[in-house]
Amino acid sequence: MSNNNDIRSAGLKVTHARKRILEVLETGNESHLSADDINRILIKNNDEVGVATVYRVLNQFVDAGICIKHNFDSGQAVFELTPDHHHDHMVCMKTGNVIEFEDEVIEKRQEELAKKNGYRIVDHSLVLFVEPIED
Amino acid sequence: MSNNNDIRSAGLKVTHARKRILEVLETGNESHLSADDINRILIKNNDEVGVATVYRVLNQFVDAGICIKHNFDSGQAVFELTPDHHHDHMVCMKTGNVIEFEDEVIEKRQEELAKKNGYRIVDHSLVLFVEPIED
DNA sequence: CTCAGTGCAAACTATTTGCAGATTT
DNA sequence: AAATCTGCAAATAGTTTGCACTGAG
Repeated sequence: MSNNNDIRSAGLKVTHARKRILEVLETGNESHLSADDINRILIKNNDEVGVATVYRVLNQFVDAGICIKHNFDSGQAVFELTPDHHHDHMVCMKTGNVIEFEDEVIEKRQEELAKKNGYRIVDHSLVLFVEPIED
Repeated sequence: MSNNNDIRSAGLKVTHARKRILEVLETGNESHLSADDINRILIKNNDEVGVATVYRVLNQFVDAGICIKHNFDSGQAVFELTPDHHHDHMVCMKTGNVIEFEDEVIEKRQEELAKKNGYRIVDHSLVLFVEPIED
């Protein structure tokens, strides 16, 4: 029931819709889901709550820090549970596969570059669009 | 008249709309413009061509490699002339200011990470969302 | 019981497309 | 003249919002 605590401690009521959406985020094999993906999964599970609610809840989750939102590229935003440690993404253009990675060197370098310009990093987004080497 | 050649060599006819849009991209003090920004500027210049045309032409320019499109963040995509050498972006959350930067170390690191995973980088996007240090 | 949450449908924003008339080559 | 291009308005995709009803605390 750790889920429910996450929801509760965000000052949100523990409702059916929120529990189910959080479950989908926790359970899926694919950890980067669009609002529509989530809606579709809920329908398949006979737990439909409507797109409006999915969007509303996801945004509340983002505000609460429960999940984060990525605007990788084309069209839809995707959401993932806030990871324990930060990571970046590689998106395969062939398969759509998303690979997570982290790299100390890049992270540190970014901080330095921001500071050099008089800024502090609030957030950042690094996405590599890649293709399998053999093509 | 190098503009016109850019357009022509992309296999596109050199039309009023295309010339004006290319001019705006070349001239503006702000080099990262949304379709709407461009439309607004064209209206101000009494060169309105309509949003549909702006979008269509921008997409053709992107396909032709004349400009590139960024999905920085919220809402609208922004376009800039294809730069001579690649660079990444820092977006100030306070002022909306866009700072360009480049860093060899990060670039090299990205290649290595992709290769390590069996991929080749087709493209990448690195955006730092920053705030001025004093707040 | 009260206030937050839901779900529908309608609204909105960014972008694309069909089509008839205008332009470029 | 032929083929491409334009610009309007209508269509589409993704997301948000108003509102009357429902459900959590």
